[in-house]
Amino acid sequence: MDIPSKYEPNRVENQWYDYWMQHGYFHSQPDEREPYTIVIPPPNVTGVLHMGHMLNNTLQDVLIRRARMQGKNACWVPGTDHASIATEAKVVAKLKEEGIPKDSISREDFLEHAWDWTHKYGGVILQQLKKLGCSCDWDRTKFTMDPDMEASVIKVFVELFEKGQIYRGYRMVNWDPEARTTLSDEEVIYEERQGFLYHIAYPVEGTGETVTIATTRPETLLGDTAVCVHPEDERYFHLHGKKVRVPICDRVVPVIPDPYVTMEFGTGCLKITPAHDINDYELGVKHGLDIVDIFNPDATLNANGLHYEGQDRFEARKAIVKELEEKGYLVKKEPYTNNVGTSERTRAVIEPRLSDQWFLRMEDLARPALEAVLDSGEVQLVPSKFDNTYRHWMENIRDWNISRQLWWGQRIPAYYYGPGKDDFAVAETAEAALEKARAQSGNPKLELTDLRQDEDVLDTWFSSWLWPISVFGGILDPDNEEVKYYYPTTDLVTAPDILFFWVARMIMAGYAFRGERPFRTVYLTGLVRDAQRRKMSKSLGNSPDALKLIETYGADGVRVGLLLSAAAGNDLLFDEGLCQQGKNFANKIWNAFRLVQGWEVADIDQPQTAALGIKWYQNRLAKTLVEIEDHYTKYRISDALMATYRLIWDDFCSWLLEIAKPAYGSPVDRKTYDAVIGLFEENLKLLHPFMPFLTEEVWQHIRPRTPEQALIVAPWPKVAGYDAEVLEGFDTTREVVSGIRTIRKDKNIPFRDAVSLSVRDESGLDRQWDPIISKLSNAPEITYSKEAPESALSFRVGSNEYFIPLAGSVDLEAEIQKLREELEYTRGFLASVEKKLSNERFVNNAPEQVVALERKKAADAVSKIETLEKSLASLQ
RNA sequence: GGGCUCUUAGCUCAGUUGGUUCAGAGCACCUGCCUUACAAGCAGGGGGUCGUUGGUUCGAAUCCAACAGGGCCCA
Repeated sequence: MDIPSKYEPNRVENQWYDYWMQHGYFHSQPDEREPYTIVIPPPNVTGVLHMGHMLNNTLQDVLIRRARMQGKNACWVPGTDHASIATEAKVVAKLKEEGIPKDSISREDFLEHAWDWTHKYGGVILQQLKKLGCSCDWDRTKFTMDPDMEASVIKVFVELFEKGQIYRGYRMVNWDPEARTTLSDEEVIYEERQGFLYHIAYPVEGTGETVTIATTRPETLLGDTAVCVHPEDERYFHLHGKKVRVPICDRVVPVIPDPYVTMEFGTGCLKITPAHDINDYELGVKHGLDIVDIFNPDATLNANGLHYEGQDRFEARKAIVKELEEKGYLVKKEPYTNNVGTSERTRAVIEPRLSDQWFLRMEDLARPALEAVLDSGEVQLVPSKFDNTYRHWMENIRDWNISRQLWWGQRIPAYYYGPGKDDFAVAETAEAALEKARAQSGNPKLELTDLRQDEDVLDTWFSSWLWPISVFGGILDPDNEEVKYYYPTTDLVTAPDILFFWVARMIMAGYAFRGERPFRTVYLTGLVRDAQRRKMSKSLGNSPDALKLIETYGADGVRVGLLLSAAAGNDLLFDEGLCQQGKNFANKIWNAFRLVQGWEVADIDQPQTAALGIKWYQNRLAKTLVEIEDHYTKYRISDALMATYRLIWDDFCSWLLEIAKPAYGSPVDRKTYDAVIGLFEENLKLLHPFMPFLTEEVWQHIRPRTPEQALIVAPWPKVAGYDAEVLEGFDTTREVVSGIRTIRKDKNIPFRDAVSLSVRDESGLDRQWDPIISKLSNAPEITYSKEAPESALSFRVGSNEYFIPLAGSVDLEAEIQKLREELEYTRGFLASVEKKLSNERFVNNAPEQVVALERKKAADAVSKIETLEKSLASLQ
């Protein structure tokens, strides 16, 4: 046999991937079959594969491969998104390294650099997915900045604007001073930071006294336009209607009463800085306060910062505290932990900032999306525990800030023609905007050169929320054949941390632009964590190199390793040992194949053992298939894998192959050989979605196949009935074999020494299984007798007793002890069952089946007790 | 601070509308085996008061309440 004894994944994986690609199995086009569609959650175009992607995409590949084998028209659309902030940050950093500051080059030049970067690093991640075995339809690969995708985004923006759902507003936004852009609420991460609570005295005008406020941000006092106290706070009654002077800038501001203030917190007196705090801003609007903005876009102080102009906010804080101290305004400073918003992308501390931004009204969009998940169930979240999280977010939804002060992305199609804030027209092209502008302004002499396009781009999620529609051209051409066929898609697999960013918004877009759900089921995976439960991240350096893992364990090994502990929605503690387990499993199957492949086949009679073993395994397979189908239906992919794993390793390899194996040096009969090969093939089919490479390799080794006969398109096994009696008979057989093995082990009897087995049959055993017992336990003779043999070791299966006579080596006392223990346990068990049965309320209230079951338990226990008593009596 | 969720073997997790000999699986662990597919293997074995305390029920890992301790989301 020239097949190596170890499976070598690296040798075959590329070869089979090429084969699959060559024959176009991954490609889908509309036909009369039922479609099964998945759109990939588009990774960042310049990203690299990490563990989360591997898990996520392995799950998608499992689903898509199974669907393909089920004869559905399986279509998995791959692609990437442009990741506005992340990519722009990378390009800015690269330019900086080359000594080119971003503000020294034009928008056009910058975009050229960004495209260069995208072309250089873009799509690496898609190549990595191929290594993992992902069977995406690569002909359909999409990028959110492709011309048609971009056109879809712009079209949607214009439509929503015309419907009045997009508006421009001067609002407090989350400003990332490092990226110099606004962020949506979802992109802000709150972190506990150790800081100080500063107590600062503000002189009250016209009196000699001061009032003390407490703040964590003393530098913002330069922007203060009021001081606020609780209207019912007796301590401050005398201040109502008074004015105070803000230290350093000497601005005179009013004292306003408002119940917003928490009397117990700090001094009960709050400084109000409408330009730099969302709550202060709202108070400012309510009380008609002035707004004094003290920051530049990079969070250095502007001219309102007086002599601190140009200083960074944190340096200015120190300096201002020092000045306050020197001038006697600082009353005290106490340590204080506060929650600070930071940028998800740059980690910079968010600065609340007032600016003009574009917003999308969410209320109308959210309603159908909420109903789809929580009422009609048209979209199902798996696991359903996410329903509540989803509800909470959707019911408290706020308008979506969709503009970003960046260059990399779709530029907002708003064209300004005049100095006023509302002097703009929104249209898909500049030409169209010009017409509108002429009409709006009443000035027919406007020319293209008079128009200035808005400088901002759209949030990346404003592209991704259209993804399930736009990848099929459904925005630009809503009636095209593709979108009609593939939309709504079937399953979406993604991580729960983008449930709001992306999933919820896709559901909204689905109903808004197609009047239909975008997908049927959302499978939310867990987050991949390391053994210490830390989230895997680049900064921690605790994420293993994906490609190196594949090299070490094989793609199949890694896939199995990831899936083994990946119950939906549960975080997965990644452990390389699991990949090793996957690799071992691959090797196990490989060796099972080597065994069968190495058999010499002859036209001889089929032994009874083999016939029976095969009959059992057929039933076993049928039953397991039912379980597997159930697991898939419930998206319990790791359970489906485990059921397959045990079927193949335990039932097929450890039992069936041992039963069917011919004696050493002897050939196998053709009937057995053909049946075992056939069953092996069924196993490979079930395993293919999990371990595509290994299974295809073995499949093609078994016999030559045409491209139509490749495993990747082989028909998925059909669920069939099974004979429970056969399975029960084998279970008993298995227990008997184990019993004999245990005795052999206890008494150090090697397998090559035959033993004889004597059975006291109390239940009317089906003796057809005896040859299998004989073969697997080297007990050539099985005799039946009502009497226990002299000097024998025994064990019991059900109410039957099995003896292995062993002259001389039997420890009588130990045997008696063992029997007594079993007897005691069984009596106790019987007592508990009888107690139940003698309880009238149980008999009357419990379902008939349950009562019948208890009766059977009692009867079985009684007969077992009889057997045990008889044996004890014969020994004593 | 508000909402949600979880706690079962050394680890990671199953356990369906309360009812099989229900206390499970995989891994890890222990013991014995180089048995002619596989030592990346085979065979056998130990291990849990189901977080705690009460309650409902004929019956609770499962339902309810309180408490203790994790986690997630939001502010």
